[in-house]
Order: sequence, then structure tokens, then C-alpha cells
Amino acid sequence: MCEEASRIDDGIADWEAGLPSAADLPPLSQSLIPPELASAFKISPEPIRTMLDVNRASHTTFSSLRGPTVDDQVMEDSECGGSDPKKSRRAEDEGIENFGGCEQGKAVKRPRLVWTPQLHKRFVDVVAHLGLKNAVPKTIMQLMNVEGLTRENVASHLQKYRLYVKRMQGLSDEGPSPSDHLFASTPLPSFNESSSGNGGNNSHNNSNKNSNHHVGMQMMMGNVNSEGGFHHHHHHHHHYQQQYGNMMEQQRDWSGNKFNTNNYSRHVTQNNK
DNA sequence: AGAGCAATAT
DNA sequence: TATATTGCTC
Repeated sequence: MCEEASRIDDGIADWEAGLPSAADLPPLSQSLIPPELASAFKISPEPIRTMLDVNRASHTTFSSLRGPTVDDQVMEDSECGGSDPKKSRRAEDEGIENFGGCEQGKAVKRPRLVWTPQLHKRFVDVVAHLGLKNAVPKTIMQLMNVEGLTRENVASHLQKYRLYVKRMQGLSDEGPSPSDHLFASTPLPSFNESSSGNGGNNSHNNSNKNSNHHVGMQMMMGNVNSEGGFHHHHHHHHHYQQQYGNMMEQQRDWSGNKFNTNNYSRHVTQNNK
């Protein structure tokens, strides 16, 4: 996890070392295209860029090298009325790597996880993908492939989720209670799958009585990273082109959170040990 | 070891 | 309120 992070960091450090120094570059305030030239060619004036923009761009590059990060806004499918592939980044970070530090195993508390709708969706997708009997915390955690997500996080959420599903199935009618906002934002899975060894599917007989809305997300914890493989032989490619993840800083000391692969049928990089 | 669950803590 | 933790059984 940290080893890999360090490796990547080193690579980035090398890369950065090869870049021109600030002194070799024109100041940010200086336009690269002279105004007359710009107007002559009908080039709209460049926006004024600040250090913040630079840092943002830098972080974007950084993130793309490392894979999606939870604090990256990621959208999936139809998300967000979608237009623009780039999303706003928060002003925070720069402290991305560790929350406790790799080496100092000293009790640094992880900020609590906030189950954003995106994160929850990923959870539900994974649970639906596993047969009922495989949907256990560790496996879910692995398939969700979210850096920093722990088995405990998943176990806790799963416990609540099961209660919710049971509750909803029991009372076959009646929509979710107002406190079920998160869970209600996701179609109830149909756990008909016996699922030996193989991916369940998302069938389509969900009683979908839900209202989907509101996004109020926030973020958490530090990252973890390692490799681990998981294979899933399922036949249909569900175009899980999903990303997601937006979590943002909730407390001051955390870091970025990441997940990698988008396709469950590929191996996945697992989390902890 | 880890799943599951209710109670309890924060 | 939402999530984490604990204590226990299996």
C-alpha cells in the first residue's frame, strides 16, 4: 500500500525534477498570447489563472496517475445532468497520502466514512453482483475497491443495509421512511441468485419505489492500496463504467481515498492486507 | 479469522 | 442521525 504509493511518489518526483523551474517559466500573470494577436485571430482571451488553478491542474494530473481518488469528483453514467467531463475540485488537500502515516502505526483515527450516494451505489452494485452468500464484508470491500475502505466500514453498512432491505421486503408496500434517504436512493436488489461462485446479476424485477435525489456528500479517511486479484467470470459485460466516489473532507486530518478498477470482472486491487 | 447481530458509544 | 465499536456466538 504505502510502498506502492511511495513508488508512485518517487516516479512523480522524478518527473517533477525534469520540469522547468518556476524561474524559467513566464509568470502566471503574463498572457501567453499577446492581446493583439489574440484578437486578430479571434482567440478568446485566456482566463486569468491563479496558483489555485495550477494546483488544481497539478492535482488532476497527479490523480490521473494514481487512479481515481475519492476526493475526486467522479461521475457515473447519467450523473449530474452531465456535460462537462471535468469537475470541480475542492480547495483542500495536499496531504493526500496518509492520514496516520505509513510508518507510524500510532493510533490515528480515521475520520468516519460518509456513505455518499455514489459510494452506496457502488456498495449495492457489488452486493447485487455477488450472490447472496458471497456478499460478506470482506468480499464486498475487495470488490468495491475503494482505497481506505475497511471491512468494518462495510460490515457496519451492510448490517444496516440488510435491516433496511428486510424491512422493505417485509412491508411489501409502503415506501421508505424519511430516514432512509440513502438506502432509498438505490433500487432494492432481488436476491434470487444462489450464486455459487459466480456473479449474480442485476435482474429487473425490483420493486422500485424510490425517489432518487439529493446529493450531499462528504468524505473521509486515508488511503490504502495494494494488489490482490479477484476474478469474476461473468458473461455479460455490464458496462460498469462507473467511478464515483466523491467524498470530501470531513475532518481536517484525513487524506484522499481512492478506488481503482471500474469493472468487476477484472481483477481488482484490494485494500488492506 | 471472520461473519453476523444487537447493543452501545461517539 | 449516521457510523463506529464492542461483545458475543457461530
